[in-house]
Amino acid sequence: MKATTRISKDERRREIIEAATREFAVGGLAGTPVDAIAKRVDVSQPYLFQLFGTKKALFIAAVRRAFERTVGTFRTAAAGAGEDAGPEAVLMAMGVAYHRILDDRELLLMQMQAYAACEDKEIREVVRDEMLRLVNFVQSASGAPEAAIREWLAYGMLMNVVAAMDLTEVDADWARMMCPVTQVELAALAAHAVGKEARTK
Amino acid sequence: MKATTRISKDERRREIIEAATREFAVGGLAGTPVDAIAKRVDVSQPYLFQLFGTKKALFIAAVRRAFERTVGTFRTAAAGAGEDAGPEAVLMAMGVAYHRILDDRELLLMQMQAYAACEDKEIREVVRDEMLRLVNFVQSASGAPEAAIREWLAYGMLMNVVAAMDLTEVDADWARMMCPVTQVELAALAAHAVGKEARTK
DNA sequence: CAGGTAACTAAGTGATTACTAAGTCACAGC
DNA sequence: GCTGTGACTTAGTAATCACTTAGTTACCTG
Repeated sequence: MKATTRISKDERRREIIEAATREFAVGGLAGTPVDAIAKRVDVSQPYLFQLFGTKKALFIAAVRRAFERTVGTFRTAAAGAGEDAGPEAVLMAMGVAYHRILDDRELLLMQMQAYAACEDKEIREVVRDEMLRLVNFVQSASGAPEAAIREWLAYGMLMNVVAAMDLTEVDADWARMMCPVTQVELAALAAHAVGKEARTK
Repeated sequence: MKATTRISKDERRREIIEAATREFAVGGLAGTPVDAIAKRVDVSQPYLFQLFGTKKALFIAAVRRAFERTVGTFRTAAAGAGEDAGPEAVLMAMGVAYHRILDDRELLLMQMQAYAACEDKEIREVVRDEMLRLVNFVQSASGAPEAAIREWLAYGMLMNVVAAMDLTEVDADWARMMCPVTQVELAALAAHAVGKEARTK
């Protein structure tokens, strides 16, 4: 006796993937019971299996979605940087955008869980595939040289770990030191805020 | 009817932690049955519980050991760089040492699993504690400024992800691009190899 | 309003698994 | 050779969980 209204298979699938992301992000593949996801969407658990087949397939769908959303964030950030922005400026804009996701850690944690589950061949191949897409986009959007891209990626991975450890909640020098917000990035953040404020007025 | 010879509690504990690391590194906390670890040491599974109390406690012990071994690697690398080496040289030596662990991915994967399990408060606190130790050591051993340390850490995290995805097995440009071995580091590796060769002759 | 279709569920099932209770067995010291 | 201590095991147990079978119910179409 569920209070849910009936919706199309595809829409329900989307709902479920969203709920799955929330659960998998904190529990990981093995640590999350399918029931928990079903309860979140207020749908019976066998229906999930009807829609996705296996738990792993659902996890993979969530991984793909997380990477897509990440790239989407980068895309809008790159677009916001302007057409004539230099490589560094584009990377910076995307970095700042990524940093802003730290608040809602879901996306970053889901990525960590994806990496952690990579010992499974099928998952590993999906993660590699999505990473390839991500790298390709960042390369073509920024036009930056390999070394710059690599460094940028490295900071991204650092931010994932910072999100996992929830370091923004730690009040200590070493914790603040690890958060990859440079003075320049802070300036960019401020500039963005100012611009937004100006626009809304 | 186990073929094991009896050894002291402490020594058995060490054996178990080592086996646990191997298993947890690929399966994670939730994905690894305690039985698998017990079988590896050829000891009955209840004995693990007698020695560690809970599965999580064993996991935490494995996490601590992994970080200790990592710092140990850095320590010997820093020592090998010489007393009068500059900050950059020390960081470089430690980075190269870390890179060499990529072959036996166990240590790197264990770290990923530790980060992935951070949603558990108890584990999170242990990981933060060990990270603090690591950062402290790197700071005091290298004397490098915060920005340099942060960048160095970022590359370390990138290497963890590279290890998780097993990118050294991928024959593609983007995969090679992501491996944080710069030309300079390669030179250092070569120099090390040459030095070693000279020493053994 | 008949009836088909598509969304969705109730009620299992067997396998796994963290953890326990109650021992047994080897060996050291006397 | 007895006895105590400490390493280690056998044999559970209760709970969880991925996944299935066999439906039922809502809604749309004609």
